Amino acid sequence: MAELREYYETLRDHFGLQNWWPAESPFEMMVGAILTQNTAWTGVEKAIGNLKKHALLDPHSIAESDPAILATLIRPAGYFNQKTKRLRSFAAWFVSRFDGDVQQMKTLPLAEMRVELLAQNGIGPETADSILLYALGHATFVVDAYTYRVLHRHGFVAEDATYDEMKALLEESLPSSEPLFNDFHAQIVTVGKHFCRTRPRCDECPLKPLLP
DNA sequence: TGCCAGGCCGGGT
DNA sequence: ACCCGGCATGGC
Repeated sequence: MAELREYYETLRDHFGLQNWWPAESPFEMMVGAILTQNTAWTGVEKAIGNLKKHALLDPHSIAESDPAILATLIRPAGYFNQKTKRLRSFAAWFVSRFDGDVQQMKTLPLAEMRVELLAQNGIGPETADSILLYALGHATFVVDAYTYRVLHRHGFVAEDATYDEMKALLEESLPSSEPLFNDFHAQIVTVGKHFCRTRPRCDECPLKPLLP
């Protein structure tokens, strides 16, 4: 079986460096991480656009926003009632705990920050790790549905693999490098969107030569 | 037209 | 400690 490093290099050579996350600011990244939960990214883009258009894309504005208005704006991202509550509580926590300042968040060690993030309602393992990696620049690997499909498809993990199991495999198989974890996860999402969805198109996948 | 998308929570076993 | 239903819009 090929090494994970080969998979990464094959993907990077095929798609080029991805330079994620697609956001103009760390706070926009964190909002996007919540909005994209089990939802297509196209809807998230519309929701983010609506927030920008109404000058709501900052922690204080969201924390103090009218829930009914916020819900209307993020409607294209689905689950808008849940996500309205999650965005408002997250923004309020971000303001009260870190004064709405990402630089203050960065002063906490990775492990402590992860525990605090997971304690927030609506922040699970993937959202927490996404924020740690893409908003705060910590070397932590993000596992998602695409990661599972790719790893399982290529025989790296069993069908019942857990989040923590896949995260540990990746972090133990690769040098602990923030730029590497950043781009590798981005590459997995890119290849996943094109070739490794629920209905896969493995014939045209650039990873095909590495199939077991 | 039904199936699916870059999860997470809360209640039940 | 797992398992499962619920959450919702929009694209194909």
